Amino acid sequence: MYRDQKRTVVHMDLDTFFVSVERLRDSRLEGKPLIIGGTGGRGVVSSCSYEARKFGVTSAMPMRLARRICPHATVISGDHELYSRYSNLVTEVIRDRAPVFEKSSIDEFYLDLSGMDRFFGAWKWAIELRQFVINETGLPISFGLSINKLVAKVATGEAKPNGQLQVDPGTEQGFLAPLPVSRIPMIGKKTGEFLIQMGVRQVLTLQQIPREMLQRILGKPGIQLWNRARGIDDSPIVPYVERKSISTERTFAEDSTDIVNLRATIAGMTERIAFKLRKENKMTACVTVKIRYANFDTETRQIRVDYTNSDHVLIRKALELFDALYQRRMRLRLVGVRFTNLIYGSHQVNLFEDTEKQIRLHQAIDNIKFKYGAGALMRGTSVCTWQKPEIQPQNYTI
DNA sequence: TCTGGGGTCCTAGGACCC
DNA sequence: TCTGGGGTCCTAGGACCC
Repeated sequence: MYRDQKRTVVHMDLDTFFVSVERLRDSRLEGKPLIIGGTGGRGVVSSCSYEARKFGVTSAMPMRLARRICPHATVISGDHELYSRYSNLVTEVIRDRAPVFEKSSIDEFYLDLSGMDRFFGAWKWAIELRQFVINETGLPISFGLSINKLVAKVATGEAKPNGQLQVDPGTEQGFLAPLPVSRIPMIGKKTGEFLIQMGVRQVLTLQQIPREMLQRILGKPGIQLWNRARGIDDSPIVPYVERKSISTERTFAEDSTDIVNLRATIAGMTERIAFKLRKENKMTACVTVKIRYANFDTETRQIRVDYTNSDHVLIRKALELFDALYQRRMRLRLVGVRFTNLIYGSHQVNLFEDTEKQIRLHQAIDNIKFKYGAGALMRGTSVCTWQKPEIQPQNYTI
């Protein structure tokens, strides 16, 4: 493709995805305020219906607050496996028809239609694809069409719910101008508040700030912002995104200082994601442990390791990191474990540490986990004595 | 209103090497 | 003996996204 040739990009986004799936499962939920998210005392909203939004409910809002301002809403904790299955269904419909596409999240896709005639090709084609998705999955979906990913995504946002919108080439800046700055991807809470403090609410105002000034105030991201305000974006559609990390975290119902149980939790979490690693045929070279104190102070510690996916190495490293991290004798509200620097590969037999018997034992355990799920077998050290029976692993220990 | 869990990307400083 | 400069790797923290 020539550098100066305009591209044609479509962004597609399933409308209130989790909510829509729940409504397929139970049509009585249609037309009613519905909130999906953590139902424990410390949960937050992960998705909510437009009926709930009318009352001020937004995603990432503490569930407690959401319930207060919308007390008649139906609240459910959600089923991520089901959502993944529907997401895959939509992906298949798109894969069957689109030449090049990127799946950028569980409910979002970018399609590169460069080369197709924009009006009587791409636009019509995208409308048909959208109808295919709706017909074959029953899920509402919206799309935006433009010359790049940025403007296409903003256009989708304006097309929602259940709509479609094209931004004619050359009109990007004018399209963005009347919108609030928060519509621009990369302007989150912090940047948004900062801009408002500067008196910048509308993209138009942002467009009027000289490039040099934005750079002086915000550094490198300032230049990004200047470009985005004008609808400039040359990021490519990336066909396949390799996973870069595997992680898990857990916020306790009550803050804890119980070292024995904290360590057992870390060990159990490490074991769970190490299994995931092996299931995907991968190894990690970096382990990170995260803790969050009751006052929300958050600390992490990471360490390089030789590529491995074996439980005993990773658990040992994770516990060492935790011991080094947890110095203030203050209550903890969260612990987390993450693996990064992933590569494909399977366990290299360590002749000095692994006896043949041990290796066979590990393989036997994984076979059981593959068959019956990761919770079927846990090490004795990973089973927390204080877990409630209903969330306890299925009571087999070795 | 006290703030989930899974991710990605960026930055800054220090160590280390040549 | 008061101290270069570039490159690269590693660690910790933070912003952002869905």
